[in-house]
Amino acid sequence: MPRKVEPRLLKGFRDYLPEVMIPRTRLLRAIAGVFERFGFEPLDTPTIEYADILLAKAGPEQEKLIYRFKDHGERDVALRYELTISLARVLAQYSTDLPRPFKRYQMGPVWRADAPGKGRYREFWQCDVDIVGTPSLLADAECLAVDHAVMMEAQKLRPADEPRTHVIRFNNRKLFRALQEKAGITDDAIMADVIRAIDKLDKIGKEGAFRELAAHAGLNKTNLGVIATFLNTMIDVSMGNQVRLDLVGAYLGSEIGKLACQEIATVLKHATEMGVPSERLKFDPTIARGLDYYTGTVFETFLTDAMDYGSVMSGGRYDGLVGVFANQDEPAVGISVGIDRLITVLDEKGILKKSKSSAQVLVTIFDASSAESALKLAQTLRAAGINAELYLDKDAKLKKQLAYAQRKEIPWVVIAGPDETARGEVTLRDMKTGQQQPAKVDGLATTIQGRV
RNA sequence: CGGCUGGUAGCUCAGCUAGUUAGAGCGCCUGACUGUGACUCAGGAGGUCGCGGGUGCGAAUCCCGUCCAGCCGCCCA
Repeated sequence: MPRKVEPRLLKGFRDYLPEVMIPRTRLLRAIAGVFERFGFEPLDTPTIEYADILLAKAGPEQEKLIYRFKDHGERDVALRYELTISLARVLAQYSTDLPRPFKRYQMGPVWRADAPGKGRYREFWQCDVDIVGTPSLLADAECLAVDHAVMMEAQKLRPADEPRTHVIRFNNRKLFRALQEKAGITDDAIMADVIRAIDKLDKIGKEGAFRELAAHAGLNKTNLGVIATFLNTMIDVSMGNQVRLDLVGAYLGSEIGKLACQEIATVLKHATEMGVPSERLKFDPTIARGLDYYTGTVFETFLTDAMDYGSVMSGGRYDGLVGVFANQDEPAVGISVGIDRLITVLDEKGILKKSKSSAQVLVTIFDASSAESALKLAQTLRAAGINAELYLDKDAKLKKQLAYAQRKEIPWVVIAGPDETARGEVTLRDMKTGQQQPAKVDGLATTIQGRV
């Protein structure tokens, strides 16, 4: 006998047991439903692609995080580490076959050979929506509208006395170009460091951000002064959007600064017209988003009663995507839902609908002689669209079957012994309360449908 | 990659100044209950004490190594 293989998991990888898979799938389906309501089409692409494709826009830092290997044909391949690079490939490859703007959503696993930590895995899911091929700010606004709709859907189960609570903080990267101009920073790499420090403001606080900036070798007193003034005056979130926008516009002054403010105002206006309540939208000049491929609108979404969990959904406008694979570049704007974090937060807040079973009803088998009618009963229920599980043992005691239903948290149980059968009835047991009542076999499906 | 803490039953852990057959609670299975889960009672199954080596008459317990997990730092969204 060979030694038993030790069952175990690779570091950073997870099993999704039914208990976590059921709420997860439901949430994913609900989110996909929102995307489709806005006219986004599903897209899927391979999880493994040629390494040069997946590496096309990756920096050296990201390259290290990519699972890369040779396949049996000595081809240099890699596991995708995000979804947008494949979107870019698809757009270049089927360019003329796809309408513009091209609106797609994609949900699936990606892999990063990163050091796993709290809430960080080497295999995790991304849910992306992107609009490619239009520079219209309506697209930016629609992203905010989709964002809001997803948050409403995700928080559906909040109790009535607890209003759904989230806020979308948004900004425009052009603002930082204006800030760079005003501060007289000529080196883009240094400005990138500045943006990263500002982006961390939430995490490390104003003092921490200042300390980081002051310690930066490439920044002089004048640079720092402008940045400090900017942060000090703009950081007050209690002001209304318009007030802060006016302040920022007046301070930055320049052409690019004006353009940034104009864009922000336009996106804000359209998003409101699309039905996003204005109190959900907060113009926040400190939102920057880490990576520097963003060129315009950027935003991050938080649950206001779980701010410390960080953003559960974020996105922005970016260019230079399709250009990697095609001659002509295309403007794009998109959102990414942090599905794992979102689930964690919803669970924490007790508003994640949990379940251990797909079945709504367990059909028990009273004894061997009544098995056949139980089989038929289950069939009838299924034909009516009810998830009906049949207990798969003719000789199991009722006690055992009920214990099974309890363990799987199946809400209803159908019992049909000789007594019921003689009357053309079944007993319908509510597993939550233990109450049971007779129900006619004819029309049982409708009876159950009325309950579940 | 660096630092810290920890790995004992399915789960949470006790035992760790070395001393005969390794414990508890919860969970699981069976029965009391030949038509009914959750409560109660009785019984039962389940453990290479992470792995390897060392020191002892003797190691879950001490020493070394190693792997794994968690937290912090670094890096990264």
